[in-house]
Amino acid sequence: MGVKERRAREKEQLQRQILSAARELFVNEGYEKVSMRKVANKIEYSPTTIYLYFKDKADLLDSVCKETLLNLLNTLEQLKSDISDPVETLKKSGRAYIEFGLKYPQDYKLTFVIRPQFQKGLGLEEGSVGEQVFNYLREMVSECIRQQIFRQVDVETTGQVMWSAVHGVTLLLIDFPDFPWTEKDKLIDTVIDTTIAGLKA
Amino acid sequence: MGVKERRAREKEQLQRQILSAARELFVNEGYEKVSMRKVANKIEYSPTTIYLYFKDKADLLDSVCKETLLNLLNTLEQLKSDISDPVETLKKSGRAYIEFGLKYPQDYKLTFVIRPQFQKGLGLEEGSVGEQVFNYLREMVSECIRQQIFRQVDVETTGQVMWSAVHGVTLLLIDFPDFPWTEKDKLIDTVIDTTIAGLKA
DNA sequence: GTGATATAATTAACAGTGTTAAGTTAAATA
DNA sequence: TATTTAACTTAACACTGTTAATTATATCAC
Repeated sequence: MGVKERRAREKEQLQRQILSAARELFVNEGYEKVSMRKVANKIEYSPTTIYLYFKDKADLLDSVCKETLLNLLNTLEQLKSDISDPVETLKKSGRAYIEFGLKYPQDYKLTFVIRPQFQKGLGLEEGSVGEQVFNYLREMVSECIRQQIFRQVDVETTGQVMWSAVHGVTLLLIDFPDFPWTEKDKLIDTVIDTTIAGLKA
Repeated sequence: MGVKERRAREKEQLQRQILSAARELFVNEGYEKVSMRKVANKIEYSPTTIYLYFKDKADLLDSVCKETLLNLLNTLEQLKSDISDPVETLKKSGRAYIEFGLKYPQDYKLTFVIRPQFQKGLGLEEGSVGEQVFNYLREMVSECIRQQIFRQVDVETTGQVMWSAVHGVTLLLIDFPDFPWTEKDKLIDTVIDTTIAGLKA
């Protein structure tokens, strides 16, 4: 009775194929400029086949974003090794977050700016990958507060301030590449250092 | 020979009419969901008439954004009265900036996130309104540094850090309205205060 | 192996999109 | 009044996301 399983496997494979084709196109040409027909062409299926695997275009975007968040989470998780120096870990995490955004600018915008416009459900609900990313940040910040390095402001607010800073600089660098920014790495470091300095006791 | 002038006036009036129809639709339904036909319907002209006044849809967006930047600039300009306490003025300006974004969220996103996707020319070029907005920020920051309240980091970097923080929190609040944010005003104040604290000597 | 059944994939179509070229109307000039 | 010029519209093209109806294909029971 392995037939059903093989079929399921094949379905899953095609679903993944669609997803990676969509991601590639979204990232290279932008969500709006990619049509279902383009995605279909890339995988050599008819356009309507996609609808057997995804509800609609927004659902396709949704899945792509979920993957992106997983990648971001993995990137971050690899940094929280030593808890002895939580500030240094937080700095590293901030840098990693921003650099992730700059490395995959379209993915980042898709996830944190475009998607919210189409999918009101935000992707930060309980149990979601998005929530796990913010949980990671919470942990970092929490440790800084516990060790009394940061002011005793509540963890939530502190985390949100940190997020604002990194989110802001990431998007500005992505969206206005021609603006006369300070040298990129210096700007990133200054944003992180300034915010952390402001949070310190 | 007042005929030519009257005609020019009429043209200008229709242009403004188109613009305000477009703004209203963009703001209420989102740039992507607004069609040229919808704009045309609203002003009771045929769709192609718009093309006599604007190069294309992106150009229409461009003009809407330029207006938004002008509004933002006006809002800010009204605050720089007293230079005696530059930090307080900077705080006020930051709050005003964020609140402008939250009051007209679609306008803000249109200008600072959507537009860059379509118009590579960024709208922050020399002489543009966008540049004037950043110049305003530069002035504020510059005064803080001159009075040795801020660390002697260069004005550019300091301004960009400030911008990152306010831009970040503005967009997060707009895009993820369902996230369990700290009470809005508290978050805004904390973002501004933290950043400024981090910039201080 | 043959016929029935379920499932996967396709074709055709609908109502809508941005935009262009050609045609029409109306007003100002001579 | 006839002609020129500007403003505006109609018709069309090549697309878009998506649905319903249809065809092909592979699995099952006999």
